[in-house]
Amino acid sequence: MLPFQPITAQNLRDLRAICGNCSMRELCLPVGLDAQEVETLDALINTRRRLERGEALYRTGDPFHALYAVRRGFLKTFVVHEDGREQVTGFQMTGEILGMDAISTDHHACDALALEDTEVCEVPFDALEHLSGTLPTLRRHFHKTLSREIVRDQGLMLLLGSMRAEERLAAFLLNLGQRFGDRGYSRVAFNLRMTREEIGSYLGMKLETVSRTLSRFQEEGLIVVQGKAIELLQVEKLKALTSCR
Amino acid sequence: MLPFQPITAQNLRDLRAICGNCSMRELCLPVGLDAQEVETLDALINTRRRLERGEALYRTGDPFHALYAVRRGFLKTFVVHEDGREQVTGFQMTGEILGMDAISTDHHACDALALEDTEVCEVPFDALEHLSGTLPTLRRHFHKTLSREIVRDQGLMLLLGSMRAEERLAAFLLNLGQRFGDRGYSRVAFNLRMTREEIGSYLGMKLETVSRTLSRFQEEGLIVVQGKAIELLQVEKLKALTSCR
DNA sequence: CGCACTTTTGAACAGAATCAAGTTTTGTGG
DNA sequence: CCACAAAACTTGATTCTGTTCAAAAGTGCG
Repeated sequence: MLPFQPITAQNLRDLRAICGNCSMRELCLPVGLDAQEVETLDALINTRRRLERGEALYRTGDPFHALYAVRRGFLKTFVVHEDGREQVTGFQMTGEILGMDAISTDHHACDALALEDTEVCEVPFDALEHLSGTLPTLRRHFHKTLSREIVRDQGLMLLLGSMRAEERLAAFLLNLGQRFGDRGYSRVAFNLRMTREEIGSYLGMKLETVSRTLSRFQEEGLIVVQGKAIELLQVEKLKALTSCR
Repeated sequence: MLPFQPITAQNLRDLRAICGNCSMRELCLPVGLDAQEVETLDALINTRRRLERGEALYRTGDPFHALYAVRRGFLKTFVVHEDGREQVTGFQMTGEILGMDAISTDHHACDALALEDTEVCEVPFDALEHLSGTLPTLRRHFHKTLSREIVRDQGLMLLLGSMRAEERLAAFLLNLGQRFGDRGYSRVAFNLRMTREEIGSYLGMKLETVSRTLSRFQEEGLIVVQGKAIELLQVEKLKALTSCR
């Protein structure tokens, strides 16, 4: 008889962020898992890490050993150019995964920084990769997760390469709203966790342009801005902005 | 005794583009492969597809069933915005992989078009994914391949988001030269396979700006341009361009 | 409560887009 | 293989979007 570690609903939720809807049965019952693998599985979902606002989860060049699923909080990832210019490559919120860029070289290819107090679930990559050999459902989901990141990046390339400042910002606000909505918060009223400068870096524009464009959206009655607080008043018109022209 | 399909050096090279340096032994000898798996492996590397210049390998929305490794030729991938704007997301040459963005949704997320007569090796994804369960080396390499694509996209985001036209073009020429060099051709003299408009789309600028900037590089003695023929005269100065400012 | 950081807004400027015209290259069919 | 039409490229003039520089106002953290 194999040793058995009960998996709580909470743990399972974390695991699913990375592993997808592997069923309890698939994960817990002895579908070819030996004692060591069950232990591995346990380790896979039991390591947490807390970060204070401003603290780095990892830095460019750090050796890679784990992926991270955000449990709560908010982070940004960014690459730093040799001359110091910083390009934000993404903002991550609850349920999203960080670290996938590090698999290729075994070293992190960007910095990840907590924008507010944050807790992540640390998933040792060797264990995950090994386990994915045994569990086809997990493997499949993991591949989809990697692929989804590629698609996300392509969307950002489209935005950076062929949209104007106004369109980029509209797309950004709608995307944020969508993601807050997916997590059970309001789709149209939320607080930005990042500065105008970080938004600008992400969208390929200067902080002044971000500020001006937000002000213009407000004048036109599309949104209400009050510092970090944002309310989207006319979602349809914002959507039209991202596709018109 | 298992049925045995000899694997030629040529086939192995194709397979390695996707699967990495799995040894002959690992691939061909019965390391847990049953008859069906050997057949699968055979299919994995034996399907070719020829494309004429201008022909599509796949289109956005096509159902996903295979990845493609370029054997010879040159392709571009691009996403089309609702209003018709086109963003080139990459140029692929011999040995490079296409189709990884499709894994996430089982449908292709971009178009892939041959820019010259091209031959690709078609790798059925179900088979590859299944086989990756059995062969840890293959699995590892495949994950690295996916991750490398993410890193590549991030590099492009940096370029699109925080470089000026001149820097982008310099980076582009150096990158192309590097890749030709990796394939045994000259690193400093090559023919562009794509139009100024396609370069512009990739780099987030208009074709006129591409043309003007190339002309300026030539005036400054950095390169020689003659239509599609490019020669890089001062690689170091071009490199300096991409990091200065 | 005060200092540092962030944000807003204005004015001048610069880089790239747009519009336009002419030239070269390429591909096709005779 | 040549002629011709279409596509691709170059270059100039003008316009416009977004940057830069600057200063003041707001916000929040210790």
